[in-house]
Order: sequence, then C-alpha cells, then structure tokens
Amino acid sequence: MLEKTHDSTATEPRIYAAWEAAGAFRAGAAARDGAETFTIVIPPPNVTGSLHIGHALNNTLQDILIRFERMRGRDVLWQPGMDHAGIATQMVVERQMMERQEPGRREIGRAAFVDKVWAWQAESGGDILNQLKRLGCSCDWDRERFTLDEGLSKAVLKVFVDLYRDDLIYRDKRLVNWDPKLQTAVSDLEVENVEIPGHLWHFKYPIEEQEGRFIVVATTRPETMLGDTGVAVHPDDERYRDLVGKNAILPLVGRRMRIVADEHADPELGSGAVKITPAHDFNDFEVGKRHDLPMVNVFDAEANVVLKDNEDFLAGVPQSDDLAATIAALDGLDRFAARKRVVALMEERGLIATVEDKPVMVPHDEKSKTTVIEPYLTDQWFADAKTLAKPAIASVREGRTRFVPKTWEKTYFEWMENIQPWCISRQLWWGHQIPAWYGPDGTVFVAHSEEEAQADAEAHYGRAEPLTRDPDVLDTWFSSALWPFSTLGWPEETPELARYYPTTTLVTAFDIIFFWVARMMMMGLHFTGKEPFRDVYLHALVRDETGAKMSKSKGNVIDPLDLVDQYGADALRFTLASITAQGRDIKLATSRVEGYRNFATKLWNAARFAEHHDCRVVDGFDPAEAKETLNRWIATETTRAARSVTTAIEGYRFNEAASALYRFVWHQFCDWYVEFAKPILTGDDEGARDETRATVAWGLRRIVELLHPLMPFITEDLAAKLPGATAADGAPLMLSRWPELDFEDTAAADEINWMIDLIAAIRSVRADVNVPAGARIPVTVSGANDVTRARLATHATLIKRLARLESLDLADGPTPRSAQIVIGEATVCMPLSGVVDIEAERSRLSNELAKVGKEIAKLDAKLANEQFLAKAPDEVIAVQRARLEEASTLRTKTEAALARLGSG
RNA sequence: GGGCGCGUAGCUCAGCGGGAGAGCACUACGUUGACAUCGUAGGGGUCACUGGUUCAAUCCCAGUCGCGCCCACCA
Repeated sequence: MLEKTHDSTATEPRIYAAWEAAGAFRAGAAARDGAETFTIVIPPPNVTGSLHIGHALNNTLQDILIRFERMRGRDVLWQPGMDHAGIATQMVVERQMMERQEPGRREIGRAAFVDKVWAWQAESGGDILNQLKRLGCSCDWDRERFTLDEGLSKAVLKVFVDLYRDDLIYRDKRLVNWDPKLQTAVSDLEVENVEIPGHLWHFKYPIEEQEGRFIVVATTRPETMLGDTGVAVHPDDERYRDLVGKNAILPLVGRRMRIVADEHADPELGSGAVKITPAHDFNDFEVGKRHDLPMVNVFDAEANVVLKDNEDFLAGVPQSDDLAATIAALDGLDRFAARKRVVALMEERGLIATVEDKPVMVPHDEKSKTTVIEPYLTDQWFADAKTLAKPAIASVREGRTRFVPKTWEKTYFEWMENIQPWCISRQLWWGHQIPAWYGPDGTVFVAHSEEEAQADAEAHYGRAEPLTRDPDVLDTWFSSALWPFSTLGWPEETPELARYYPTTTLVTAFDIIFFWVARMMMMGLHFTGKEPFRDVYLHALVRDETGAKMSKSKGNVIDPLDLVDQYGADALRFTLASITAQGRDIKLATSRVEGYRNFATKLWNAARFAEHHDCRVVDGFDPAEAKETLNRWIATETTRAARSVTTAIEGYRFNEAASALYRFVWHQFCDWYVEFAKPILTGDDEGARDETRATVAWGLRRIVELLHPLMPFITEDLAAKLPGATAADGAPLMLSRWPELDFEDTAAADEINWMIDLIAAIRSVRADVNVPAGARIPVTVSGANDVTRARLATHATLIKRLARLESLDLADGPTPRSAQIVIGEATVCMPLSGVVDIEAERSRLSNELAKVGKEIAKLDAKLANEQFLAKAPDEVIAVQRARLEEASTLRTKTEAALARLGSG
C-alpha cells in the first residue's frame, strides 16, 4: 500500500542506506559485459567545507550523468574525495586555537601543529561528504581519497622530483603576491582587486648637480619610495631627453638613482616620469631587470618598514642627517603608518607637487578579504607553466578535450597563452612539504626522501653533510592538478588506472578553469601522455533570486540542506537540473523548488491511482501488442519522451531533460492518459481493462526509470512499491536498465491528440460562453468526414466524460442558435437554450473571426510574394499553404456560425 | 584597455531563421473518489533600441543603450 503522501524526510535516508548496503555505488555495478567505461572524478571539496548551493548543483549534475550511464550499462566510476585546502584549513585550526586561548602554532611548533590539524580533521572535517549523501550522490565511497593521503602524497612527490629533474620546476627570487598577515605567498589567481578611494601624490625628486631642477613622479603608495632605485621616462619623450643617463636623488634617503629610458613610462600619464621600485611593484620589477637597477626591499614579512640594518637599503647611500632622521622616523612602522609619515616628511620639505583624490585598485586576499596583498621579493619555487601549457593548449585546440559550452575554450586559450610562471610554494605548514634539502652552502638536493637527498649530498660534497629541509609546502592546487590519475593509484600501474583513465567528463563551475581545469590538463598530459578527460562540462554559478552573490554577510545564502529538509532532495535536484541552461549566473527561486516538490507529489499520486485500480507490472508485457488506441498512443508518447530525455542528457542539456520529463509525466500521462484510462479501468470490457492496467503499470515503470537520474529517491521508492513482477526481484531501480524504446504508432498518436484538441476546444468555449462548470450539455457534430465519424464513434464515452457532455450526436447540419466550434472540417454545436450566453458567444466568434482574418492576410501576402515562392524551401511553402487553407476553412465556418446566431 | 555573458509575459527564465513559450504569480470557476502539494479555463509580450543581410529576423551581422562577470592596467 502506498502511503497517502510521500514523506521525503523519512524515505530518503532509508533508500540511501539500502543502496549502500546493496553495493550499488561500486565501480562497475550494473555494467554490461564488455561495457565502455564512464568516469567522473569529483571536484574534491575542501575538508573544511560545508555544502553550499554551488556544490549541490555541481554534484547533482554529476550524479545525473552517473546514474544515467550506469543504467545504460556502462562501467561507471564516480571517484570521490576531498582536498586538504592548505590555507583554509590552517586558518580554521589556528582560529580555533585562538578561540580556545591555546598557544599559537609558532609556539607549539610544526609537528605538533600538523598533528592538531589531523586531529581537527578527524573530528570536524569532511562533513560535506555526508551532505553529498543526503543529495543522493552515488559516488563509489569505498574509493574515497584525500589529497594528503599516503598514495596521493607519493604521486605529488614523484611529480615534483620529476619536474625538477626536467627543469620544469625551479627556485627563483621573484616578486610574488604576499599576504603579510599569513606570511605566505599567494596565487595571482587568489588576489582580488578592490577599488577604494585613495590619493595620487606627485613627488618632486631633485636632479643631481642641477640645482633647483626636479623630476616629478607620482605614486599611490608613497611608502614604497624608500625602495626606489631609478626613474624611467619614455625614450621618445622630448621633455626628458637630456635627463636620460643622469641621476635623480631620492629625497629622505639620498640615494642616487639613474634616470633610464623605458617604454614602460607613458608620456600621456602624469608627468610622464615614473619612479621605479623594483622590489615592490610588478612592472618596476621588470623595468629594474631591464636596466639592471638594484632591488631594494624595505619591508619585512609582516610589511613593516625595515631600514636600520637593511644592507640593500643602505648600500651606496651616503650617511647624512637626513638619512638618520628618516630611519628614526620610519623604521619599524607598518606600511600604512609609514605611508602617512612619508607624506608628512615630503610635505615638510616642500617636495609634494600636488595631491589628487583618486580611486585606486587595491589587491586583497580573496579568502580573508581584509588583508592587503603586498608585492614582495622572496625566494619561491616555480613551475614552468609556459612549457607545460603547450600540449594542454593543443589538446583543446585539436578537439581531444572538448569544453561544453564551447565558448569557454576561448577563456582557456586566453589564459593559457599568456600564462605566467606558477608559484607553487607556500609558507604554510599544512600541505605537502617540498622535497628539497639544502646543504651548508645552500646547494639544493631535490629527492624522494631524506635518505636519497643525503646520498646525493654525499656524492656532491664527497662527505656527509647536515641537510635542512625546505620548510615550505606546495600550493593546494598542485596536488589537485593530479587528481584524475592520482586517485586511481598513479604512479602505480593499477588496474583502475588502466581501466578508468582517462576519465570521461569533468563537471565543474567555470570560475575554476584556471585554478584547476588548466592545471589538470597540463599535469595529466605531461605525466600520462593522455588528456585527463574527454569533455569538460562547465556550469554557471548560483546566485540568489535577485542575482546577487550569495554571501553570509548579506544573509541571502540559500542552504541546500534546508531545501532538502523542506522539499526533499528530489525536488532540489530537479530544480537544479532545470535551471542549468541559464547564462553565467543561475538565480535560484525557492518557488521553483516548491513547484518540483509538487511534481513529485503528482507522480506519487499517479502511482496511488494505479495501485487503486490494480495496475500491476506484467512481466513481458509489450505495449506494441496493445489493441486499444489509447494504450498505443501513450506507448508512443513514452517512446518520444524517452528519446528526448536520452538525447538531452547525452548532450548535457539537463534543463531539456527536466522539462521533457515534466511535460510528459504531468501533462500527458497524468492529465490525459490517466483521465482517459479511468472509464476503462472501471468499465466492464475485461480485455480492454486488463490491457490498460498493464499499460498504466508499464508506463509508470518507464517513468520511474526515466526520472531516476534526476529524482532518485522517490523513483526508487515507487519502483519497489509498484505492484507487479518486477518489484519482486529485489534489484534496486538504480541498477536497472534505461528504457530503450522504439515503438511508435503515428496513427494512434494522431487520433488521440485530435481528441485532446477537441476536448480542450469544447472546454474552452464552455468557459467563454459561461456554461456553468457542472452543467452537462448536449452537443452535435456536423460536417464530419469518415475519419472523424469513426473517431467520434470510438471515443464518444471519453469525450462526453471529459468535456462534460450529456450527449454527442452526429447531425446533418449545424443546430440553429448554438455555440459552434470549428474543428477541421467539422463543426461542433452546443445548444444555446438556457445554458449558453448568446452575447458571449457572439463576441467570442467575432474575436475569432478578427484573429483568423489577420492570419489570412499575413499568409496571403506571403504566398503572393514571388520571391518567397522562388526562394523558400518547398516544405516551408507547403506549410504556409496548409495553414492558409486551414485558416480559410475556419473563417468560412466561423462566419457561417456567426450568421446562424442572427443579429442581437 | 581586452574578453565574455545577459536584456523575451508582473517575477525567474527557455527558445534562437519560417505560426511568441514554460514555471511561479494573477483572474474566474470548481464538476469528475490518484492528487487542493489539485483540476478547468483565462488575462498578460512593437522578444532593449537603431541599422543591415535575407523571400522571411526575437533568432544572423554591425552599432547604440542598460546590467553583470573575467583578465590586464591605472606610476
């Protein structure tokens, strides 16, 4: 017995547990012999993460593909796992330690801290995987991996050492984006530029040996002047031609700085002269290298000014009172305090030409949002992304990996073709520690282990020397880049790697193309020689109803788990699938989730209907052998729906799959088929009744199969509860076969679809002319041809029932004083006496006439156009002609009907 | 500055060369023992604007306006 209502809260966990117990998630479950593989690696969520709506979308789409292909008999693997998320996790644990007023990480030391993080993870990490289960995700959980687990660490180690030995990883002193709070390098990609109000100060720098002459430079960051080592002007700039090669004197400091000619200086901007601070500005770094200017770093790791014992700063600067005063005033100040002081000092000396208010773009850490990132000169490890990118570009260019939608390929190329060296080291403790050891003289030994490094050192030095390991860890994305093959066991040549790699499809949001997709392409190709995936399906980002980014501070976050609680995972999943076609932002309205919850209810009730009427699944029943037109029709429509759903999912058009299912289940199966079936199921034609029972059950079974990838829970539940043979074998629906249907009876389809049009037309006119809903009215049909007469004869009972008719009789001609509906060649008449509002009918017919008149005028004009006749395809012309003919008939008959009504 | 996306019914969005669609919201009416989480019917749109291509443009092209995103730059 089906319960009165579907209780998703109680049902979903029960069903999920049953799937797990049945081993239904395991790789290869339900695979046909010799089946092709279908592999997806999950975008590993952060251990610190909790399920947000973006995860819900991302994983729902993956699960739809996985369930679909599993049912199609492919050898399916959905590889799950998590990312150790270096910075995020370290921050979470540090914050917790602070809240508990425990000693900080530097106090307890690296080993103890890393232990603490592992402990935190064991206790609080990884909730998100359980949340994915609530969504219904059918990952092979037995294969769960973690970017920091033993196997993956081994992969990371090998990749680092191999790339180093191939000169694709190197150590270099370069400017990087530095987070002075976390004291680590951060990725270019993690820097978010925020526009805030600021100032542009124009400073006057004196020219050496030219009393009273200045060169004016401008800056938004005055404190960096302490590190100035040159001034640049454009080579073609007449104003400064004589100064090129001369020196300027850095105020406050006294450093002599060369004035160089460099294209970087834009004569149009400001004075046309630029101060050059190679150690604190990315452009200046390049200019400095071109002209061999000294690099003077004036900050420590926390971005406090360091002048006093700063050899670079003091090098070549003559001792002076001025310098001493500057050091006294600025040394040790943080960068923002130093900014104010520098401005004040310059002002005192009358060296500020002008100050303008100006909005400036300030780089912020994308994660903490608050910390201002500082370009900072440090030693870091870099990967030669330019070299690695080349084959990755070619793979997409030549179609071996395909982006869906294709438009994202452009973004990918754009970035890959201008790729910068990838800074892969981070000054953190949580992550893969870099396998590099330094000898006493600083020689680097990169090796798979300390023992190996020792041996290399001994070979190098001729004796054993103490080594110290590089304290840095790798960028989290370094290990993520290996995910498609490291999770399958690489570098071991495991059977899984051989079978499931390369993977089939990657499903991810477009904002992660640079971080992840591009890097997986690079690493996958370099280490396996194969593209890590055939397709990359990129979906949009989810926004709230008004299109705003969801954020905790705005309070507009929609928690997917709340939606699951309220409407069920099925409803949420169906909603997410149905909105995937939207552009780059998806706006989620909860009213839609509610609508699809109602859809689930609708399906549930259809099943209850079937149960009430004893519609049992009959083994071996084939609707192709059905006798009833009605049953042949619904079987045909089922075939058509199955085809639409199949091609839609194959083409990643999830919304089309959803709408095809919605339309079919609600507006064909429930609205019409069930209504048509009612009289048969309660009638006394036993043959028809049995056939219809079987067809109803057959149809429902196909529906739960087709709907399963989108709504796995309710369909699984119903599959078990639908009475009949199939339910008895105990196999879960999720491991059953996807419907491959080919039965189509066009004549049956046309016949029933004609009847639907007829009933809809009668209902519509009834309402228009104000026939009370409950009134049963007599109706006559005149002018019917043989086909129509036959159809009327066959379906009279149904038509009468669904159109609320008292009688349906053939007549020689239209009944006078009646409402008249033109259906093709026939006219349907409803008597006016008593039931029909004659004025309403008159205006209805007049409106109809006006409408059809317009239509005819349009078609006439079109068909009179010789160009159209000459150039349009015959097919199109034929359609227009048929349409004109139809419209003309309608006009004639409507005119006649209006005439028959007489004048008011 | 470069690139991308979006402007279609009150709202959220499909469609994308040959008759303007869905869901929600709205209006009216509820009769049918699967379903009021429902049923039936209905109103509502110069498909942002301007040009062009075409026999034909919501759809293709160019431009304009508006909204949003990404990248770069801003000394």
